Parts: sequence; structure tokens; C-alpha cells
Amino acid sequence: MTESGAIHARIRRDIEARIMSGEWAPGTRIPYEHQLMATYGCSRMTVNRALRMLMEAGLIESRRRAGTFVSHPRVQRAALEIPDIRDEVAGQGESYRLDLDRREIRVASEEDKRLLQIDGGSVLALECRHHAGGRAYALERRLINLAAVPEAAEVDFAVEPPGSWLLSHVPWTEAEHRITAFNAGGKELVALGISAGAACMALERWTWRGEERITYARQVYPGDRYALVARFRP
Amino acid sequence: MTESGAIHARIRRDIEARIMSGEWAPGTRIPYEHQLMATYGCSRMTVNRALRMLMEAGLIESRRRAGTFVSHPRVQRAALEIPDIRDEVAGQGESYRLDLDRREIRVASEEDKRLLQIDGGSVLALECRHHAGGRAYALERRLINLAAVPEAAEVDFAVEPPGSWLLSHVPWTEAEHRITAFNAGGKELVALGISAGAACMALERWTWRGEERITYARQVYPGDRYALVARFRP
DNA sequence: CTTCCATTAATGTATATACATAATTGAGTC
DNA sequence: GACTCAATTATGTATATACATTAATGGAAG
Repeated sequence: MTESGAIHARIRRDIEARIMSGEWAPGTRIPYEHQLMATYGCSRMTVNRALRMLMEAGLIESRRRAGTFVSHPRVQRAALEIPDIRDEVAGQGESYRLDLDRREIRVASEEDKRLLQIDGGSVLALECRHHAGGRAYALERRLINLAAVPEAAEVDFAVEPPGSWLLSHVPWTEAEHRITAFNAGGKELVALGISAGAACMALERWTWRGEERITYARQVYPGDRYALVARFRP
Repeated sequence: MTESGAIHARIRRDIEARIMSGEWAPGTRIPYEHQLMATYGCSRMTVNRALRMLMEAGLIESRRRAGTFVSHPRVQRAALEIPDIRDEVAGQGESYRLDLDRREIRVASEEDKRLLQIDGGSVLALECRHHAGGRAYALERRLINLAAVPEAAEVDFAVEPPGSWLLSHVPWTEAEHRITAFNAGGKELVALGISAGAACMALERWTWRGEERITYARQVYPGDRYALVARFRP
């Protein structure tokens, strides 16, 4: 089969290829570890390591005594990577600019409490516009829970976009996204330079660390200028 | 620290907890394998196994001779899971219904060739509407490359939605998504029962197996009724 | 034929050991 | 001080071995 690299990597690739090509269909029993050992002339630990990686990837599953099988009713869900806005603009070869329109540290309002699921404490509220090549690209409103990320109060978000800073400084364990389409109203018209009723895309994101909500963001993009695009490998 | 299960799992959990809590910040060198060996009273292979899993998860990275370090989470990009429409409707406790408006096997047109990146051959073209609780939920147009998935020609897509069938029968290696917002025009008005100019969301998806494109789909959702929502754990 | 149970064969985990590989360290040289 | 190069050291891979765990198997008992 393949040639390069470590034995376990080769075993892994060979099996993966046979599954992807359809040669080993879902439900098929793949060779026992002993057989693979003989085939590749290596120890069982090495075979086992290759199989374990494939298991973690969800390609196969095994039952003691019975053997290892190609997993079949894989509820494969496609996934979309949501890029960091600054990276995205840079990736398109455009110049990036950030306008910080508002920055406020305040005691959490009722809406803040609802969005961040907190009882009180202070939040950092930001409003900014992202520009690509001089044109308005996106409008962003963000709340940061200062109880969870106190160091955010010291950061100059006129220089580093809040999303970029948070992604690279704060480990998160869970996120929820919500994408909607709506007809532009008052606020967006001026900020994005679009006409009333134009279709816009709103991307909302809540981010958790453990049980605690770290941040809420709502980004609005003009529909005629923007497409959320992403490649994904399962 | 923790108690249950295999030693490697315990080591893994302990380290993960210290990283997530912030005790070991990005860039911190974690103990050498020899030290962890001593701490847990186990062999180096066992420590190594725990560390390898954390590496695959992207939490740590290691450099020979230097040691193993907590990763800077810069590579972390949020991701959005795109659910299967039928599952999504079922998950909301609504009844699901599919209307297959058009099914055609044809020699690839110029547009088909462009969307599927093929030179010729035949394609299966489908147009359908997904309903939730009796109301129109989404409009779908789909192309399937019959050279890649010949068995699709035999499937009754009036019973099983094409997306569901493909997800569970055809292994794919890569997908590209594109989400846009636009103002509804001719076609959508009747099919979705919305008024002219209403904001809609379009979700396009291309799916590959290796170098070959398997399918193209474009789903249109009414903006006022639909939000693409997903939770994600890195 | 069915139930029960011991056998057996597969995976799961862990160990002790070995050598390979890469990069830092530090000694020796210019 | 700057450069070279060998020693050192931590990770990377692989082996041979051992025992634990689980469940399919097949034979004995009812």
C-alpha cells in the first residue's frame, strides 16, 4: 500500500483508504489484530495504536471477542468552520480596519444578564465595525463577562478585534451559534451603508468555559456582499 | 485528582483540567514524561499515550528535547454543525414531510458541469421542499454525480430525503459550505409562501470524496422562520 | 429444545526495554 | 564574542510480554 512514515501511520492510512473507497463497507469486520500484525510484520501494540486512532476518528468500532468493524450508521453531520473576521479579510488579500464605536464597562443590564446568563457583576460592552478594503464588512456588538475574563478590561480593542483576542487568549469548552437572515432596519443602514429592507445575515455566538458564559457576540453582514464560506474535513 | 478508569484516562483528565482551569496557561511547559511517570507510578508508554491523545485534541504540543507545552489556542476556530433537515425537524418535535417536485436523470448541462466540476457524464437533479408541521420549511435543489454514486439512481427520494440518504450511505472526505442572505424573488415566493423581498438564507454545500465531487445542494430557508443553530465542543 | 456454564478467543490496558530522532546545551576552537 | 561540533536529553516509535475483561461458542445438564 502506502510507503512513507511510521508503521502505525501506514496501517491507519491503508485501512482508512479501504473504508473510504467502499471496499470495506459499513458493518464489515476488519482483520483481527493478530492478522494485521502478521500482514505488516509488526507487534500488536503498533496495530492497536493504529486502530485506536481510527476509533477516535469514529471510522471503526470494536467489540471484545468479536472483532473490529467499520462503523456504519454514522450520523455524520457536516460542520462549518467559522473564521475569525480579521483572518478572513486578510485571507482575501484585502486590507483590514476596525472602528471601535463604543466601549463601556457597566453593571449588567437585564438584557446583559439574559444573554450571558449571569445574576449580576460587570460586563464589557463593545460595538465595532469591521472594514475590508475600505468598505464596511460587518457590524459587531459584543458582551464580555468580566467575572470570567477580568483581563479583558485592560485590552485595547481598537487595535485587536475582540473576537481575535478572545479566540487566542481564552480557552473555551463550548460554543453555540445561531445564524439568521433578516431585512435591514434602522441601525444597520448607516453603519453598513445599505438600503432599507436589504437582506442581511446575523451570526450570533455564545461561548462557554465550563458552566460559565464568557462572551456573546452578534455580527451583522450585508447579504449582497458577504458569504460565509468554509471547507471542512470530518 | 480523579479516580475512575484507566491510568492513561486519569492522566489525560488531570492535565486537561489544569489547562482548562487556566492553572497551566498557554505556553507553559508541562512536566516531562519521566516526571509524570513518577507522579502516577506508571510506565512511560502509559504517560505517552495520555499525552498523544491530548496532542491529537490540539491541547498540547511537544518539541523533542525541549518538552511538552500547552498550545496557544490560536488554531482554534469555532465550528458550526450543520444538521440534517429531517433530524432537525424531528428534534423540534414537529412532523416532517418531503415533497419531491422534480426528479431527472440527465446528461450534465453546462451549469451541472460547473457545480460538480465534471466534464460530462450524467447527473441526478432533484428539487424538493421540506415541511415541518405542515408549513414549508426549506426549498432544496440538489445535483448528484452519478459517476461517483451510481446507486443513487435507484433510490426513492420521495421517501428518504436526499441529504439524509447521502450522509448515511456515502462516505465523504471534504465539504465546502457557503451561507448567504438574499431577498426572495420569483421562485421562492410560491414554494415557501413568503412575500417578495423577504430575507432568506441560502445554504450551499459541495461534497467531495477524494478528488471527486459527489453532490451539490442549495437549500433556501425563510429568514423569519428559520435560524441555523448549533452547539459545538472543540 | 432450552438453560447454564466453562472454555476460548478477541480486544483493553499496562510494563520494561530499546533504539531513533531532533534540538538544546555546553565545551572547545578560532 | 562568534562559530563548530559533540554530548546530552526529551520525545517518537516499536517490541515482546503479561494479565484483565468481555462476549461468542459449544458442550453438559435439565
